[in-house]
Amino acid sequence: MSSENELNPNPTCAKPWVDAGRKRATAEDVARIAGVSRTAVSRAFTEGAYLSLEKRTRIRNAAEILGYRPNALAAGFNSNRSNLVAIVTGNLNNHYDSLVTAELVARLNGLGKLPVVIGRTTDNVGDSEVLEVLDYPLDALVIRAGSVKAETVEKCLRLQVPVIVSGRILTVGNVDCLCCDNQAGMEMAVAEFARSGRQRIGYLGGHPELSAEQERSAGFVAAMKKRHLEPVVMERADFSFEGGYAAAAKFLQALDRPNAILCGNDAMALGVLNFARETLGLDVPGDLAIIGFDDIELARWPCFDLSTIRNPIDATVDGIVSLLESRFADPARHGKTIRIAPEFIPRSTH
Amino acid sequence: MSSENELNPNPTCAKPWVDAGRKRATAEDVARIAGVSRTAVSRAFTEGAYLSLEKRTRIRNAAEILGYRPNALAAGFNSNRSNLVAIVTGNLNNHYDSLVTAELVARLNGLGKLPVVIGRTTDNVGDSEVLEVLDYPLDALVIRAGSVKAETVEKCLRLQVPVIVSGRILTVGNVDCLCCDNQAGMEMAVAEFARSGRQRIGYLGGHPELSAEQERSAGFVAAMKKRHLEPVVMERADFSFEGGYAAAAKFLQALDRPNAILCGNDAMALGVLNFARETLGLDVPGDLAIIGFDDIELARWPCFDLSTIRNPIDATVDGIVSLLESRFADPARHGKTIRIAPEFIPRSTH
DNA sequence: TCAAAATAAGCACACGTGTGCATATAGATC
DNA sequence: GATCTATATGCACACGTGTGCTTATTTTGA
Repeated sequence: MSSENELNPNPTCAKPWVDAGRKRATAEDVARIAGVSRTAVSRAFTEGAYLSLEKRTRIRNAAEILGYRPNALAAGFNSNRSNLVAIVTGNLNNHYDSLVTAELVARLNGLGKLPVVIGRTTDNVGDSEVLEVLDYPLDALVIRAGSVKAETVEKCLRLQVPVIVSGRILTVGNVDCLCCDNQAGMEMAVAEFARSGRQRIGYLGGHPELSAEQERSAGFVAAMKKRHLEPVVMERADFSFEGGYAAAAKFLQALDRPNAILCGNDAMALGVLNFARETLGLDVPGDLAIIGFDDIELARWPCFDLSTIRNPIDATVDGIVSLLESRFADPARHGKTIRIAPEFIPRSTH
Repeated sequence: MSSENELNPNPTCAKPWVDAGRKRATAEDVARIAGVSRTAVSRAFTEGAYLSLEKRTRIRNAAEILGYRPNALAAGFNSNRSNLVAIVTGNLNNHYDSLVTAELVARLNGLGKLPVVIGRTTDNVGDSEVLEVLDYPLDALVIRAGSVKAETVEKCLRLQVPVIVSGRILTVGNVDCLCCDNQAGMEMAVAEFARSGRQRIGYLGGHPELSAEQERSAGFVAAMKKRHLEPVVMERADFSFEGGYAAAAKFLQALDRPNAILCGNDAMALGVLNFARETLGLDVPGDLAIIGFDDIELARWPCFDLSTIRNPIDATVDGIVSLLESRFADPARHGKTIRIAPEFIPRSTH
């Protein structure tokens, strides 16, 4: 780069037809070709600006020749809007988290925002990665990873970046929150087990540091207590199919096997279902009733047909988008909290 | 340590993020507080710049108080690097495409790039959405959607945006390409069917406009011809589980049922498997052998244990990243093409 | 003690765009 | 003809940063 400057000390006088391929064309280039001022070029791409038709077409032709498009980043530089919206995802190896992210990405695309995804396929995103993206002037930050610390969220707010936390309720600053009513969901599931007379009910949860898990396990315990029932199993896995499979290998081969198991998400429920049917040859739901959480696409597959608590993706993404839009409209408004209502989806495993 | 008001954040006291002046702190603000020039602030955050230790610590303290971080977008404005890398994904409802995108996102995060995802969960991304993101000065554009036109790719190149096409070979400009050797993969699968003496072999493909599908169906036809075999079934679906399930409902209930079916991807193969076993009660692989393509995670689940052709995600993402890095190092180099070698994964459905 | 070298710090520019303000031209109204 | 309005165009600034160039200060070397 320095050698380039030495060879060509006056870049503005460089032959544009020789090295025009080196850099993106600017409004200045178009102005030179079209024989107008740079301002006119800017106006040619601004709806409703005063510009004679003749000039406008001349400029647009020149722009077409040079392959010019206004640099949106430079434009947003003034208006203090980058259109960048960062999404800190949960584990992208998880079907549910992955699909929520995908839907949100699609919606943001439609809104003319650039969704910048921060995520992992192995574990959850660390706080340092969140801080790194804050070097950029984000229009907003959507946090779905349940592991991000409240302290990190405060740093975002200090940088004047609106934060929306999804999947957990956070009481920091003007943060918008959105979360499934996990407790209500677990209550529904336990009620179903109780209705069909299941007595030996167990629970298989996920990572205890994730707030969704904390709410769900607490909801399960509360629902059991309400009915004077004692959990037969309180196990933990990692929210994955393999984790559920491995956990089932333990608690389904114990002496006092549960006859109903409530899982913290569908992936683990499918792991349990698979081990119970294929490996142990159990009858589901005869010997063992299973209820999951989320209602991922796989739960609907005929080979599984898993009863579950739906954590509706469309309502979640709708909520996030509406929070975003109202935040853009009024950056100083108080933080809102939206609770998403879960729904029991009866299928054939309970 | 010297800042007495920030080290004691009392929640009931004045919250700095509320009244901190509506805008992100700039180097100018820090300079004013620290009593130095703006240049000094810039140097305080530049490794190896001449700056006395005393000033450096003073500036960093002031920055800490104001919650200042250098605006990476403004900085990149000069160096002509935005660190934005757009990823045009395939259908994000597809497990394979979704996971490739996720892995790529994770890798780009590690490289300090901002992955901007353009994608849908219903169909494939349209060309207009690709053109929209070109308003931004991208460091690179990774195209995985098989539906993007070559003409659109040319427009990217005119804007000096390096393009990497994954999943298809494109012979336009200095474009880097990366694609699984689909033909070799199909040859492996047909060879397996032939080895075990299957005679009535069928094929279930996906959207015919996707180039991956074109290569795979052509590969299948070529492999059959080579062995003087005539396909019993040539069907199409939409690369989804439901599509495979519905297609199986047709060709598995015909009079001359195939005894081996090769599918364009794993999702459809699982749909076929499910219909064959659950609905028709067929023995797989006794009555019907099934081989898929991709080797998604589900294929490994014990309840499926699907034989398939692995389209390795790690090698694919490694390849994309290496193409990206060498392109950053030498923007003018000729386009490269990388072929990813598939691998037959024998499991229990063939 | 003096020159040369090393360090420290600031001014001013470049990056690409939109837009407020001022100015110029043409047409219309009185 | 004079005044007013609508249209048309350009100048200059702001946005936030890194850095080349210049100048001031300190340290080193003989």
